[in-house]
Amino acid sequence: MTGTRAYHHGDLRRALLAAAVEAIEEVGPAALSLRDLARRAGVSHAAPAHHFGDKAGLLTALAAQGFDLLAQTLNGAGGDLLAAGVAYVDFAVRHRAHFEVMFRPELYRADDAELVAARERSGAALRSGVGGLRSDDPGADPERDALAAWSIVHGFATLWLAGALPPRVGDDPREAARVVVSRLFN
Amino acid sequence: MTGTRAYHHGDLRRALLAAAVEAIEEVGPAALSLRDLARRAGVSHAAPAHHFGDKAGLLTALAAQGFDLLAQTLNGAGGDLLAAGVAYVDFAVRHRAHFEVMFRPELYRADDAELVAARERSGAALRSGVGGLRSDDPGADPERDALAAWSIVHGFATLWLAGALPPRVGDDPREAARVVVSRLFN
DNA sequence: CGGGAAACTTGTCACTGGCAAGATTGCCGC
DNA sequence: GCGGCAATCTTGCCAGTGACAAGTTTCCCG
Repeated sequence: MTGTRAYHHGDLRRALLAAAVEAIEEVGPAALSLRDLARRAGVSHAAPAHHFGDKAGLLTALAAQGFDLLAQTLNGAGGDLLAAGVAYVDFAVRHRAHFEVMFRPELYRADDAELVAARERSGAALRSGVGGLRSDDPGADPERDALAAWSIVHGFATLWLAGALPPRVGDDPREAARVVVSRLFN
Repeated sequence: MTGTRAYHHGDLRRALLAAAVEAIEEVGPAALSLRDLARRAGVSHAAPAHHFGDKAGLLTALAAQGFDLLAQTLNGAGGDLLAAGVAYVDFAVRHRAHFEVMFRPELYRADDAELVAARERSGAALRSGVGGLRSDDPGADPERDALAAWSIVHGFATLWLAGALPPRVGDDPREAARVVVSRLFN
């Protein structure tokens, strides 16, 4: 699906998504303008509508791409839960634009088929990462552990991106995330 | 400060902030329209500018109000860290509009004096809540514990608001938060 | 009661998203 | 090779928005 080959512009769909990433990193998803994306890509103001229908369509595609990237990232992090957690935070920082759109479902069509599939892939990757948790404890609750792990990495990533963390946390998100997440497995 | 007494409209500044809360809960902060707020309050489209200057000014006031509310909420939760964590999540759910704006600094003026003061108040409340953590452990790291606690409650709240959590978590955010947060103090 | 300031209105402009209609280009079958 | 067709993109338009300027109403204080 979505395989759009070269045509007039070259690869406008891809170019628009790339421009969207750039623009969102500069001004945030709220201030995103389709016309600005068109200008960045050197096409007319109505060109984006042809590929994505409307703004929500473009952000839907961006979110789907993001969930896909996240799934790949988590799968590539190995079975170690700590490594997966650090990879999650690292993904949020390195793909800030994608991450910010992904978890703001009011911006896109959350029931889009392609997006649902990609989200399911990243959900599976997340669960498989948590599945590697030691479960020999008598009072272990895998469901609770999974939610706790997801919450702590997601919260840390969100606070980092919002610039809400105190300066003394440092400027290396991977190292800072490793310290905080490891608290979960003292 | 900010004490605007009754005048023509009655209390337009307050009415506009209340309308903003309502509108954000309906359509999210990105789709917020000053003109829509003016219509809701029954005033002309330029009236909001007089009280807040521009859109960022209004959201700055809303964020400051939110940090103030959060500080009160946390201070009212008692010294128990678990109770404070549950209160944090409960605040996010009950004051969704405030919460969503507070942690999106690109929407407002993060260096506004009143806002900085309110944020500092909520930061102090947060730290005092974490201060109640047992520190008799030899390897205890209060800074790390504070970050971990903040991250897990913030992440859980954010995921809850985004509708990203699986249905089996239930529909009671307080109870669900209690289960997840307690994982930090096994 | 007079005058000045605060609160609000009216009018305007540039910009945006979305739609409709048209122009251009690539491509496929014959 | 070429006729036609569909995909791609452009031009033109409209309503809605944020911001600003200028004017009007209302309040308040001496």
